[in-house]
This record gives sequence, structure tokens and C-alpha cells, in this order.
Amino acid sequence: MSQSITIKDIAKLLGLSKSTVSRALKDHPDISPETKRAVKEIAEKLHYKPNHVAISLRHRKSRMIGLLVPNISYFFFPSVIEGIEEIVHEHGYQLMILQSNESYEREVNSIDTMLANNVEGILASVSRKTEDFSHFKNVIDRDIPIVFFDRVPEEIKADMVLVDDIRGTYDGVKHLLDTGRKQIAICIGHPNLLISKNRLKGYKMALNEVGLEVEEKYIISGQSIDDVERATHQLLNQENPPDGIFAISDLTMTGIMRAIYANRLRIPEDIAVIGFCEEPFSTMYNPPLSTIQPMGFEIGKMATEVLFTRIQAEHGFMMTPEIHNITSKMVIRGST
Amino acid sequence: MSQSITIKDIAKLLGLSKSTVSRALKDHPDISPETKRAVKEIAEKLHYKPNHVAISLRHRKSRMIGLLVPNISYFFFPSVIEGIEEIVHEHGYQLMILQSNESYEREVNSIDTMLANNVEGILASVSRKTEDFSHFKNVIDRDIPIVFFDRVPEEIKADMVLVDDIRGTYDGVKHLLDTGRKQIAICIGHPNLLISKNRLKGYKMALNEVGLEVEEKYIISGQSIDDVERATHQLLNQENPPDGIFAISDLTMTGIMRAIYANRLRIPEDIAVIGFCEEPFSTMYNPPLSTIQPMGFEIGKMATEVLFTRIQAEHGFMMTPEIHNITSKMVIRGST
DNA sequence: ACCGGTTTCGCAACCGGTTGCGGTTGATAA
DNA sequence: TTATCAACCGCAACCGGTTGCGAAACCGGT
Repeated sequence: MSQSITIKDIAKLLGLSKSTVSRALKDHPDISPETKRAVKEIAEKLHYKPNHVAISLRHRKSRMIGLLVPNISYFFFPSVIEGIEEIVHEHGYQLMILQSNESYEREVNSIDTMLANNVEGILASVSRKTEDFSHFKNVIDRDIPIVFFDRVPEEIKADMVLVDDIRGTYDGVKHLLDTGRKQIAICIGHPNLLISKNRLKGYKMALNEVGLEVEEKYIISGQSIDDVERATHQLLNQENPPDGIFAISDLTMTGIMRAIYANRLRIPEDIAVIGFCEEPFSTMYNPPLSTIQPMGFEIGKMATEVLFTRIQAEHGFMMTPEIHNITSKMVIRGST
Repeated sequence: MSQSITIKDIAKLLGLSKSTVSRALKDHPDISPETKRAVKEIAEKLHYKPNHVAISLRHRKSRMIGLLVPNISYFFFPSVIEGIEEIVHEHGYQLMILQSNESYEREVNSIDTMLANNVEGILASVSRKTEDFSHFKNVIDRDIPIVFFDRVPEEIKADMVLVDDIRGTYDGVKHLLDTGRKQIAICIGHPNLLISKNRLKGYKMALNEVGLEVEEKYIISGQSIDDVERATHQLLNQENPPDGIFAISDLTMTGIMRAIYANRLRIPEDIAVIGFCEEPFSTMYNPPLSTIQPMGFEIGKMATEVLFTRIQAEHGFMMTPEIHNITSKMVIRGST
């Protein structure tokens, strides 16, 4: 039984044609009830499983959704994926997950394999290194729906689902101000990224609202935990160190926390900390961190729902792309 | 250009047959150099990309490896996946990642879609809920190589790649003893799991070696962070509380740490902590945790290498299954 | 002119399903 | 008796490549 059994096998056993078996299996009205029964019975007995590859080839569609993520190593993307899978499976589709690992080549490659595998739609979060977006244009030209989330290309016309960074940062910084902090620092990622810009915007909004000016010395950035740790050290050891820090991600938060611990500062007495962090990351610290939850699950769900409306829309009748902002939830814990 | 272009398109444009084009593209010696040049040139110009689905159907193989994991939400599996991807891509294959989410139905389902998609091999870590393993037997009967890792079924004859739990736990507990601890507790997962049994074994080995007896009250277990947190509370508040705890995973560690913090105990002064934990999890705490690193990356690599030797072996000529133990690395930090 | 051997290419079947269309059968109506 | 029609099923093409085999065209040698 090393070979999987096919429709032809069933047909031969029953003295029928392939077409009849195929139709019987899917309750086509042309087939008599007895024939259907016989076919289904033997199919059941032999554990017949249709070959998706053949179906995909014939129909030019695969019931598969391609997912491109930079990585799955931290909290955010896995939770997004959970949201995606919920909707994908609801529709009876399968998910094909590809990691770019922040590499442009692998990103292009991944898109190629998705197309070569006839995915019916693509969800994508782009790599940090990507600056040429023609592989995505390619997808759009082929009329394959694509929805970007979180890390989106700026120059592509497509649906986007984003965390509301401006609002989230504004909320977090405002909360720090509300608890009496005056010198609030922020740690951002790569300054070119849209998310960094937006978060800075929210930061400025909150400060300006209470008449504070943005000071350059309170803005640090870093690409890795170690980067951030070093930057935070400098930040804490300058004159007039901050009494509150807003971290932009789980990674920056880790670097910041390490530096704070190393400097023997107390949280929240000496310095308050809040930032964009996922569960269960934020509850592991001492004290548990107040956070702006990015709601990865909701982002995944929303992105996938948008994708399916595109898939189900008549081809050619494309609505204009939309941008969805998912507002984050602020959770106050011991660190502020 | 909404339709992707095929071999037939190229053939028509050049007045050739499909077969000639196909052969030209793969440098078949039967084709003249000029024809090859012409074909390749126009293929390049039109951005021709072969349709993997068609190739897969024809060859009955897909150059895809299926990966079944319970989840991708924590540190261990993502790092395993990194190792897997390294080897998979080295071989020019693609990885199809499916999550069971600890659900038996979804596990069976995932195996089905892998088979239906003609994967050439499967890497699997089974769900906690799985007790019937016939879906895996099915795979083996079909002569499709499968390698289990980390969470393995006991009653299936197949290659396995495991963390050396006995050795790892032994090392960790021994280290606690070496630093002068006398009452050492351990927190395990579900008692039925092989890993729990093995880790208990290592725990006992280390204790017995220095003439200590295993006491039931020092063995706790839990399925979730909250479970563990509660159990640790009880553990710490009984008479003769432990002065060292060995945690069996990132999850149990989180519960334990929360309970320790809540009880205002100092680490490592009052209680030392060590356990199986992944980077960067263990460095986030205060103090950074000593850990037994499970080496997910190595496990992934090893499992995939074994899988490819099976794939490349002549079918039928199956070697007997092997069990590989990956020894963990002990990293001493501030918590012990 | 004829033959054997290359070189170069096309025909057609095939992978495993799907589907338009046409054919056969039997029953019913005219 | 014959036309009509529904019920039921098979033929064959198709999706996009791959490949065994045969054939045409050309070569130099006799």
C-alpha cells in the first residue's frame, strides 16, 4: 500500500469511468444514488484522499494562502499567525508560511514559490532590508490579492493592516505623563521605518499636548538588544536622566530592562517603563510591565478577512485599497 | 499580464513544440545550442516561471518538506524551525509549516494536507492530546520518510531526535547541589509525557548520587503558567521550602518566577533557579537565569539531516530507525 | 545512389483529477 | 409506433509540465 490510491483505481474496481467516480464523490446530480453509494463506500474503505496537487493544477487554484513573515521567533508574529489561521481554516484553506529571515533574496524567493504553488492570496510583512518592491508589484499584476500587515511597503497600492502606532505611543507616553513623569525617553528602531516615524509622532503629540518639547537626547535607537542596551546605558548616565522610558518593541524593551537592572535602578520608583510588548513577555519581568499590547491576533484576523473579501470579489472588479488601523490596548501593571 | 505564461506560450512564439521548450530550458543534450539560446532568451524576457504544481503532479514529488509542530508561539519551536530551514533550503527544498495547536483533529488534518500536497518527507512533533497514532502509521505505510523530534510517539518505529533530558536535568540538578543546595524541587509538565519521565529520571540520578532521597513534596507539575504559579506558591509556603528549583521549560519557569517574586524571595540568595530555557528568554529576567539550553537549532538541523538521508536512500532499502539525543548546553548565570 | 549514424525535434501519453458535451437507455406522452 | 425527455454515464480534452520513442534531416563514407 505504498502507492496512494486514485480515482482511476476506484473506477477500475467498479467498472466505471474516472468521470463518474469523480462526480459521484461530489454528489453530482447526474449520478444515480446506488452508484454514489458504491463509490463512496469503496473510497472510504480504501482511504481514498484526493490529490490536492492535481486539483490545484486543474483549477488553477490551490485553496492555499501564502504568508510571508520576516521571522517567527518572537511574540508578535506567532500571535498574528494564530489570528490568520483562525480565519484561514474557517474558509477551509491552508496556510503556507514562509520566513524571509530579513533577507531580501529569501523574500523574493518566497514570493516566487508562493506563486509557483498557485496560492490564491498572500499576506505579507516585509523584511527590513527590502527596498525594491517589484516582486510585490508582480503579484498584483497577476491579479493575486495581497494584504500587507505591520511592516508595509510605502509605495505599493494594496490593502494594509497596521497597528495604530501613533495612537498607541500617544497613549503610552500620556500615561507616563499622567503618573507625574517629566523627562520621558523613547527608544525606536530603524529611523527609516514608517513605524518608527509614526511612533515618534505619537510621542511628540503627547509631549506637546502638555507643553513639553522633544529633546534629541531622549531619543535613542538600536537594531539589536545589545545596541539598545548600550544606548540605554548612555541615556541613564547622562545628566538629567529620564524618569520614564517608552520602548518600541519587545526587543528594545529587553535591552532597556537589562541596562536598568545593571544600573541598579528601581522600577517604577526611579524610572517608569512602558512600551509595545506582547503577552506573555511583559508579565515575566519584575515587576510586570505596563504595556501597549499590539494585538497581533486581531491584526492577523483582520488582514485575513480583508484578503478573503478580495479573493471572493470578482476579478477585475477591484475596490480601491484600504488601510486598517488596529488600535492597541493599554495594560497597566507594576512598571509605571 | 494577469495570466502567468507557460511553456506552451513560449513554444507557440517560437514555432516549437512543448517538449523542445521543456528540454531546452533544462539543457537536454538533444537540443541544439541555438534553440536553447532562443528559448532561454524569451523565457527570461517573459519572466517565465515553471509551475511547481504541474511538476509536482508529474513527478509525484514536490520538493517540499512538511513540518508539524504543536505551536510556534514560544522560543523552542521557532529555533528548531531555524535549524530545519537551514538544511531544507540547502537541499533546494521548501518547508510547509503546519500547526496542530495541540489539537488531535488538526494534527490528523495537517498530516492529510501534507500527504495531499505530495510532501517528500515529514518532520513532526506531536500534540499533547494525541493518543492514537494511526495517522503517522499511515505515513510510514506510504513509504514517506518521517522524523519525530522533541515530542515523539512512543509506539512508532521511526527516527527520533530528542533533547537528552536525562542528561540535561542531571547536569542542572547536579549544579544546584554543587553550589550547596540541599532541598531541590523540580517542576515537570504532564506526568505521562516521556520528557517528564526522563527529566525526573535525571533528577533522581543527581540526588541519589549524593545520597539524597527523592521527596514527593518537592515534585510539582502544571499544564499552564497559572497552574505552575499556584503550585509553586504552595511549594514555597510549606515547611522546609526548597532552596533550589529546577524548571522543566520556559513556561514552568515563568510560573515559578512569578511565584518567587510574589513571595519576595531573593535569587539566588534565598533560592536558586535553573531549568530548560531558551535564549533570549533566560536573559530577560533579573537576575539572568542559569539554564540548560535545549539547542533547538541543533535539533532542527539534526532531524532534517536524518530526514534527507532517508529521502535519498533507495526506497524499500530502509535502514532501521535511529534515536538521536542532542545534549544540552549548561549556561551559568546569576540565578544559581 | 545507398547506407549507417548523428543531431535535432515532435508526437503522444502521462501525472490525477475535472468538466463540456454527446450518447444510450428506458419511460412517458402524443 | 414514434417523438420527447429525463436520468445516467463515458469520451476526451484540459491544467502545465515531462519523457520514451520514433522520425526527419543531414552528415560523411563507400
